[in-house]
Amino acid sequence: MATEMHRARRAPPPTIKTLAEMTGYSIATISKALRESPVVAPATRDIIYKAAREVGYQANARGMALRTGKSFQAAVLMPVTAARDYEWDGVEYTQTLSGISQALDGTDYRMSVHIIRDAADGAEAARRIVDQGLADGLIFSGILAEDPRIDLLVAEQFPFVSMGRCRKDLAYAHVDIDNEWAAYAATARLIAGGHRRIALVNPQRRLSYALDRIDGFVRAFREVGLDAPMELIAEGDLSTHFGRQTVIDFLQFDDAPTAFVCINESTTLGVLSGLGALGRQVGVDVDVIAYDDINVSAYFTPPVTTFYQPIEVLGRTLGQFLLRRMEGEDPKALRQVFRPTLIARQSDDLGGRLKR
Amino acid sequence: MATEMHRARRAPPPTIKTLAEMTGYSIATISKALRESPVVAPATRDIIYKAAREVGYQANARGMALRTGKSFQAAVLMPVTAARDYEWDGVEYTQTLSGISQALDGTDYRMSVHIIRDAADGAEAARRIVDQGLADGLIFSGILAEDPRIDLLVAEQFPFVSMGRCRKDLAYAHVDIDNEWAAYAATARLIAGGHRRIALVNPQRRLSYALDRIDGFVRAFREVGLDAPMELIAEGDLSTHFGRQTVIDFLQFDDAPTAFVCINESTTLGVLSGLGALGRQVGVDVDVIAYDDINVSAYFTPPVTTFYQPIEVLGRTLGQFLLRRMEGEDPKALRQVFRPTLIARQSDDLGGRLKR
DNA sequence: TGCGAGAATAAAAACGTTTATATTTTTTCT
DNA sequence: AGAAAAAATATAAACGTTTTTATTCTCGCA
Repeated sequence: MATEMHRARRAPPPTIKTLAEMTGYSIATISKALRESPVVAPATRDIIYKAAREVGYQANARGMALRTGKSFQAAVLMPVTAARDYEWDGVEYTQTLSGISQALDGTDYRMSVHIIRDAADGAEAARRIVDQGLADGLIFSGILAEDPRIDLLVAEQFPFVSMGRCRKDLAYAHVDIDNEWAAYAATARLIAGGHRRIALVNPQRRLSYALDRIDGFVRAFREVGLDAPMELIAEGDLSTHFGRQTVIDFLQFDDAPTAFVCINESTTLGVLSGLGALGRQVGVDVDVIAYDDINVSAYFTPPVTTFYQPIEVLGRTLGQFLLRRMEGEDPKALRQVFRPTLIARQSDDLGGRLKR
Repeated sequence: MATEMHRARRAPPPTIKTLAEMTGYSIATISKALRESPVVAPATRDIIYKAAREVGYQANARGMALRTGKSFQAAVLMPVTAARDYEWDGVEYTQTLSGISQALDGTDYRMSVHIIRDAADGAEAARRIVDQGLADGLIFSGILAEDPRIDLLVAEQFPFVSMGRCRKDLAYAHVDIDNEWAAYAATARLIAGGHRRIALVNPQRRLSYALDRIDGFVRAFREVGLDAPMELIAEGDLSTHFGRQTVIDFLQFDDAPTAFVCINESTTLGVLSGLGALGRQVGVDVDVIAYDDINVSAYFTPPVTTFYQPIEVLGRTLGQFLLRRMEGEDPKALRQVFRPTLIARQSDDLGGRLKR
């Protein structure tokens, strides 16, 4: 008997049945009252609420889930590129998750995170989530120019919000950054500063926003009647190592670039690291413009000019849109493209030496 | 009728009942066969498995959850300090999550992430997870010297693994880094390099590992017969801003430190930023030793000496331990303390000028 | 041949909800 | 007052499992 003592099972949590016994109403009435159904009389509703509060009733998520077929989960696909061993990577995702979770706060939805290692993995995860009903809605990023996940989810009418847009003309909810504009503005600023040999450190072309950035890059040159130096577009993963290697490679050219436009904070750090290794000074030998979504560029030495868009805000919007989408709102109404703000921390004209 | 066309409901997924109809066995037998119960005849088990494969049967998680009372969720508390606006922070958590999810891969468990903003928030989240049965197991970090979550979960016998140890002597599963040793070794290295005024950039003292680090810091001095400069222990959040501000503050002292030992990569970046702003050069005016769990210090300019322990490995261990703990394994068997490796990227003796 | 034991399978209940349908109570109107 | 309509509540079934208990079948053996 002493052996049974030590695990003193806690009293089973109150169920709808407990409330039925307490109040004398049937479980159906209890359920309807708690769902705020208009068919139950206000007076009884009050009685039931009081009882619920008294015993600290919490609807059992498993029971609800089984009956309604919903999971009350908002799934997020979180990419972790296994690029090199434990590379600094995807660091902005904590902020994204934070934003999403803020939006979900106070609702019945929980956030479940599915780690994906590449695009194929992501497509498979989406498939599984839909087929097995693992979640009621889905958020994902790293959108490809032709993204099978978007095709799938649109076809299945599964609620989702993508961070980024694909190149197909489909009706789906999304949040994005105006990458075309950001690349355009960065490039144009450097051109105005006198630069002509400008490198674009870019992700792989199958990523939709890689194309957006190339578009902006090209437009900036075309607008002043020049051809964009397509050979200075580096393509790779978004790692620090890639940024560093790109600098080391490009600066060996005869006609080496005098400026770098970077995709994100980790490549920027790599670029700065590469420049440091080669003994080149930012603002003197080379100019660098970064894109940053977690406000870290201010701490680089020297601080670099940055296009900044706090990604937590995007995350929050993603979450809000997903909630509305799960309520059945038209995806066409759920689209937002953010234009980052320019934070000029350098003059980006190599101290005027390039200007004529 | 045309209006009904467009949403062509997909066929409902096969259930255990479908298999019963297909094979002629009862649902009870199907269930037992799929659970590999020894009471069902091997021949019928095979038939049932074949049928299951044929229709692509997937057990409905909601049904299982309701019946068994389990949620098949492994919850992770992810801290996001809302320190300053959108600060670079908690970036290592992506790697932690990646590691945990790797361990969970191939099991029935999914990972749900709960964002917490401070310690009180974390305690509340743990409470909710236990009370509402939101998960079958829990992983969390940011352990306080006296952590209410550990007390709670031990008392409730709820399976969990903590990243870090509290200061109470309780039996619980944990994974940790040997912070005492890391701080000791870093400090000792600097002392050996001739430094005497060494600053420790540390988190708040209520965090258990802050105390561990102070212990190590003090031990290094005591070992050579010196008193540790307690006034050079900075206490704050783990943000980049904090690192930068600490440098700016400390270097105004008459008896300013000649070296900094940093908690993590983001404070290190801040320290380097502060030094850059004051025009001090690492390795010449000041030495810096970092702690790094996402391998980013190699890219700082200049690269700094680092204690490195890839946090993804910790994450994987956390996940493995949690699985075993949820199986009922004794928590005393589930403890591991990692000792980071020293990566010496500088001589850390200010070019020998400090040595006598 | 028939009995009992053991093996294999089936039936039924349960987990906690929601919801369609049925029943009771109250209100309204003539 | 009584019938019809409306409002309020109750009953019962269902969601997909697992598990306890019951039933049937097979086989060895007297």
